[in-house]
Amino acid sequence: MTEWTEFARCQILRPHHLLSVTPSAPIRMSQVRVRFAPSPTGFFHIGSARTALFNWLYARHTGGKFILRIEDTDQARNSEEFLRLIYDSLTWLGLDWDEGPEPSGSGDRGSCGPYRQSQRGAIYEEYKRKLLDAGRAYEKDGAIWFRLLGERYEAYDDHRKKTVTKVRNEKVVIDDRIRGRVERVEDEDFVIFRSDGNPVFHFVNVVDDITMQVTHIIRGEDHLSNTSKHVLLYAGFGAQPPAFAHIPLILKSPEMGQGKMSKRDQGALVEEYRQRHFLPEALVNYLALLGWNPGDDREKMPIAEIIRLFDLPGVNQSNARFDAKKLANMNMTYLLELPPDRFVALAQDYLRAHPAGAAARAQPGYFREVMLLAQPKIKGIEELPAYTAYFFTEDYAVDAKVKDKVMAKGEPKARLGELLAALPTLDFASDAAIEEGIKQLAAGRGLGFGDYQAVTRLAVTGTNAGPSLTAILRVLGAPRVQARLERFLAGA
RNA sequence: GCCCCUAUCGUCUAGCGGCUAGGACAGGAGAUUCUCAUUCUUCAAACCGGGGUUCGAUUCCCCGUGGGGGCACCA
Repeated sequence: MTEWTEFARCQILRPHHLLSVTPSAPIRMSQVRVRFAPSPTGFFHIGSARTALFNWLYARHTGGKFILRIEDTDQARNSEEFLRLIYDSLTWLGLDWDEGPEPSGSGDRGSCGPYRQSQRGAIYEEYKRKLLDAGRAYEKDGAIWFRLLGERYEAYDDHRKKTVTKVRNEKVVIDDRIRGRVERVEDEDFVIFRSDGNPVFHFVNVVDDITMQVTHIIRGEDHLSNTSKHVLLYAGFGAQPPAFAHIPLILKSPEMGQGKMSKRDQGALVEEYRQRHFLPEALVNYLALLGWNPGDDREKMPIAEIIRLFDLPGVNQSNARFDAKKLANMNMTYLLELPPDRFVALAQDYLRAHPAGAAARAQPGYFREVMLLAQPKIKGIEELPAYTAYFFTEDYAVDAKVKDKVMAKGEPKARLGELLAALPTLDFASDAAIEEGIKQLAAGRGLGFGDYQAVTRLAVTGTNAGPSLTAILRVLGAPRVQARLERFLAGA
């Protein structure tokens, strides 16, 4: 019996954990199992989100399992807050995991747990033992090193400025599903347990992927150089390595500078989009297009379609630059198509989180009407407060520039006076009725609707941009319109 | 310094030996709607360089160059 088949079920491997979890059906060897393995040491990065997304898409495309593993071995930098953020961000994006910790903190889902590395110490000890017993690891300076096979020699390392022991070693061949055949020489023993007793990333990563039966490792290209170490570790354990797929990195946009996107870059954090009330489906759609395409010209696609079309060979090999404008455009197109109920709920949520005076306290029916007037006009939710301010207060600002421009043309004050006088006879029942009324008023003087439009809009909204004037008048209602016109005329 | 990956409009990309090199975002100019936004039309915009292979290279190979990543008792 090889090690590999021994690992066929996590239950066999780790019988003592069977006590705390419900045994699941045996894992079919043919089933795709992918994992996303973030460490809770910082905010949730857009690059991490895309790595999670590609893994999730592949799992959903193949009918496999998406595993969430928390790499929290760095006690110094871990925080429960960041862990929470991982759960919340994935959930917000709609990337549900089949196995992994329960966000509630009440145990795990899946039978290959625990899924937090901080709880897997016993497993790492067990695997360290295997290597030690097999002579593939040794102790030096209090740390445990993985032993490479081959002839040793001394060499000066120019980067580290010291002499190191090298090993003459065969090239490690990585058959990458995205990059093809990649060869790399690993020619130094490396630490797998630090002298403080803690295992290092390479070790826990491989042990976890073996014990969690991961079949495909989809991760950022920054890990490509690590992969030779990982392949060697797999061999050291007598395990067959999974398929690797290294996806391109997300780089800063040209305005942001050079290099890969870092957490300090504007727009790099998923949290930011959540706070700005971007639509998660828009962000997901945009992210999917960064490094992948469906093979034709389509860009806006429902998630089911992305799942259907997504596959590893379709992933690009070169890095992609982040484009905030394209994301914003994607978000707008999703916003325009959002069902009214969802838009109103989103608006409510946003205005509650971003105090906008009376808007949050408005009557639900009135609030809804105003928001639905704004929906087809705005490019992002954050425009909402300014765009709808005058609906919720009589103390709205008047744009001086717009005023200068509008008042300079024709006889705006006369038009306003005429409209004010006609107001009592104007039918506010519908947009069409209001339009008809103003047109009649205009026609009587040989004028058109346009002669009243700009100045009336200025008077009742203080600006020149907004929903159709007739809709504004109708929603505001005759009394408020009258008050605003009177006040404006008095001030002008 | 060494190792690995990579290279089509400003950006995301299509192209898988023969194309007027296509689409999208952003930008310019128009049109439409009562303003604005949307929408529509339209313009400008790219095969990094040099060698090969081939009847023919954006496409295949090599070398440069550019870009990116990695070289820890970080993950």
